Amino acid sequence: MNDIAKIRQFNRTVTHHIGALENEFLGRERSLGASRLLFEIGAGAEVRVLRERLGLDSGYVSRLLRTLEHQGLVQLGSLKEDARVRFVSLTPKGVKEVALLDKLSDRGAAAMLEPLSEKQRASLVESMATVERLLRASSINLATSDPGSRLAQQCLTHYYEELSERFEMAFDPSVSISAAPEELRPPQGYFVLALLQGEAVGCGALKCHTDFGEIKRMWVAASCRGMGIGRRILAQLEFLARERGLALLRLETNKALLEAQALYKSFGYQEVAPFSEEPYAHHWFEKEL
Amino acid sequence: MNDIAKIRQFNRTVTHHIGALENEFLGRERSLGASRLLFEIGAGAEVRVLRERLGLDSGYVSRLLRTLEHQGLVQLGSLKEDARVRFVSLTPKGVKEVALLDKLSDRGAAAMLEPLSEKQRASLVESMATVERLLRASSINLATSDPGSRLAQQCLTHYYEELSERFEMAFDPSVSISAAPEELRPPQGYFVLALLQGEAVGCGALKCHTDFGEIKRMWVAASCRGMGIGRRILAQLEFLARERGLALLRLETNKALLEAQALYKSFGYQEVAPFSEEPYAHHWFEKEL
DNA sequence: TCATTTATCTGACTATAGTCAGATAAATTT
DNA sequence: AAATTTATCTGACTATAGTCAGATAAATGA
Repeated sequence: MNDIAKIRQFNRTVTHHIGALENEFLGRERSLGASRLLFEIGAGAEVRVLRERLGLDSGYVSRLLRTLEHQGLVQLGSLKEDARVRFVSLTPKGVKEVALLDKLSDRGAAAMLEPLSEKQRASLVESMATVERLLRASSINLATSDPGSRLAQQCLTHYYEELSERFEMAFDPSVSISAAPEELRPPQGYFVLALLQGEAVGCGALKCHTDFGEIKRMWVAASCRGMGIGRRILAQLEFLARERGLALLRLETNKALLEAQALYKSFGYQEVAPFSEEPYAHHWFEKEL
Repeated sequence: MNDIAKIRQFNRTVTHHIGALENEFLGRERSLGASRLLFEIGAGAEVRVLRERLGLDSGYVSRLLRTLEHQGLVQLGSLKEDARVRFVSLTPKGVKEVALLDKLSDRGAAAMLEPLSEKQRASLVESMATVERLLRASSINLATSDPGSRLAQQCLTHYYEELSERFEMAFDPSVSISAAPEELRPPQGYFVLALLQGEAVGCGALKCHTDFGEIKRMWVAASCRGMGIGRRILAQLEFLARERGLALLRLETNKALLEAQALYKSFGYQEVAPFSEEPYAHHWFEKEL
């Protein structure tokens, strides 16, 4: 059996088993769709985020939420900052209901393990984790995005937060060499987002100068590291740079960002003498295209 | 994250991804249910088998099949041996359609691999195979069955066929020490079946004598070996023997059946001098309960 | 200010995926 | 031969899971 056939076999078996479990343990009173939505609300969420995450029609979500509201499980309100955006949160009754669903769902998962031996269980859980990570990785796609878009801004916020955490001092983008939205928008530059089911989980930017390009804002969400996303983003930025006819790429990085340095080295970047006054940089790299 | 949480995370991710793929690549013209049914027919099948395999309502299958018939994809007939049983097979047009679905499904599976690196692909396929095997194993359940039932007879037929293949000579149950249905039915004995989604994938029997029990007809389908099914069947037979108050279990086996011997030894059976005239046996085992 | 965009809601549909209670006919048991 | 069982079919439902075309109101941009 070749790989493709194995994957298809996997798909058949797994959907069958999980579907059976879900029907048995959830989907009792409420429809499966409503249960999933209830789960996804968690500590409260914007409706537009839920919609995107579950990939559902706006009208459909609206109706599902109203049903849940009538059952007294959720309450709907609007954001103060933007009254168009609806925000759902669980009522105390809803919290109790989610806890119950959680327990049932736990029982369903436990039923998968129950007939197996200790060794089989460990092997199952480990392989599941691998499959899950890789499926997530395979569903991530890259998109060139406007650096001012909501998703891009979210990414950059996370990026700055993380730099502040990992650097010895707080990170202040205004002190750092600039990479403002207008510099990362064609034709001055490019901003690449990595999207996982509508959520931004990584980014990277290329700032084009006349005779070289600068790689900026490389970031991957902690939950998605080790999936090769950084590699994909960097490859895409290099592709864009080549397309622009740039012959040289430069970047600078902080000593705390070891994974980033490993990535650059594996892509053939050579460490060079400092070529900028970037206050947060300890290492400077170059690569000829 | 504990094992249960990991399993739930897996379930969420995987159903989401596979569902998306199926919708994209199949379910185009035809409903997903009809596509699955079409797939399952393969080289032709009894309707009752399809129904059980897919876990569908009789009326529902009937209607789905009629739709496929109207589309000229399948033809329905009855078995000669039993005119109640309907038999579906694909028309030439149906064969072509299945081939097309196959291709689309292949493309869907390939789309999962496509964004991954070589290493990731190998790891994904391997882990998928493990998960699949173990999920199948975990959904197998044991049932005490009548040795004359259709499923039991199917098992025994496979068992005899396999013995004939693996022994140096053909296996003829009438020459072997008897284990006829009436001897394996309570109170004289027990017949245990391992069921995987309504299909029998293993069996084992206990023949009770006044002062000892005999383990007979231990068999596991080739497709399901290494899942611990033999262990589970043997454990169940030992449980039944203990419940009957039997203090000793005996069994004999052929030298070609190495896995079986390993199983018995791992359960604490000791090889003893021949205690029977079984012509197909080379090894005799005993265990005190 | 006016046009456009965004987020949501509503009403009117449709398709899918069933369920359930008989009816029917062949096979099997008594 | 009559009663029961088995495999299927049919008609009449129901629930789920959407889709799609506007309508509405807030926010944003020109």
